[in-house]
Amino acid sequence: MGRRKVKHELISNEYVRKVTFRKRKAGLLKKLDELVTLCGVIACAIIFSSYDDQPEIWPSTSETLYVLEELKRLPARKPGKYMVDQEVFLSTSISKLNQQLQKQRQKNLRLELELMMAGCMEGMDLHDLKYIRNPTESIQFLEEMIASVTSEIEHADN
Amino acid sequence: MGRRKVKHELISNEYVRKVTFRKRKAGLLKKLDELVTLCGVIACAIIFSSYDDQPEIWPSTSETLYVLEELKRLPARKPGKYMVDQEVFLSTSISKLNQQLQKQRQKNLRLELELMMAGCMEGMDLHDLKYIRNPTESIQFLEEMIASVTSEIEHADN
DNA sequence: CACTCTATATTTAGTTC
DNA sequence: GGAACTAAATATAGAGT
Repeated sequence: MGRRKVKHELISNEYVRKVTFRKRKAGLLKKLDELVTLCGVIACAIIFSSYDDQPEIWPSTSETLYVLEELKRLPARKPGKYMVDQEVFLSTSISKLNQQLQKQRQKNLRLELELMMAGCMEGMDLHDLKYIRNPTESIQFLEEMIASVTSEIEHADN
Repeated sequence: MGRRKVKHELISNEYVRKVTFRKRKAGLLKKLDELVTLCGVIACAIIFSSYDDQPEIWPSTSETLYVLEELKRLPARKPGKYMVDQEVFLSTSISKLNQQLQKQRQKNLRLELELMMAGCMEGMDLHDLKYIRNPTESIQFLEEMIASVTSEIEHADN
């Protein structure tokens, strides 16, 4: 038999669901690769499932870092609005802020870890904790940040 | 004429590229939606392009939060390995950790914001900062976290 | 441009090995 | 349980409006 229509709902049969997941995940990542190549955009996807023992992260870390380096290389800096002296000062302040941020991230990381461990001890499923809890919060965080920055910028412009 | 094959390379014609981007982005997000629904997994995608004035983040914040709530509702808790007393204690400890984590995140957010503002003052392009700097770092951060957790878990098992 | 409209390329559900 | 097969469903390139 050929292909049948499929309802937009959770596939009840566990094996079928697993097979479908593998097929469609591959298809999706291929499409993402095409989008990025054909249109020259930057994109990533993260898929957390109990079928893979690692979350699927696309593109790979190394590719992601490479892209980041490429972007840094063309910084599109505007002719500075401030004096050189002030620029130098701000550079220093930026580097200090960066260091602080790194420390904060470390703290954050440790806390997330602790929290996860505590959850495990309570009898929660480690697999689920590891692969399900983080992604949504991460996106949420990203969105919060973008919203924050946007509103700050709007405020600063007026 | 019907559909033609397309080379796996950047589309040279700018207009064609833009149209292709819009079509394929929509297709990709639909596929992602299907994958998530049919297979009951958690996934997200972020697409940064010069065609959209906002990065495309899927799913939306509200949907993401909804999904998170759904997951909390079916915690798939295993028959506890520990006594009830201990469980209660751990619950409290978890809630405290959660509170700490929230505070850390706030601090982190403020720092990221400050850093970005400083970058802007130095004459860097705001648009680039806002839409390009964060995603990769966010992914990197996520990967670091996963790596950390994984190694901690491996260590704990032995 | 931004839509809609097909003809064809591509994906994939169900089946078979 | 996974890999290959195949027919149907779907996505979409290019044309038309």
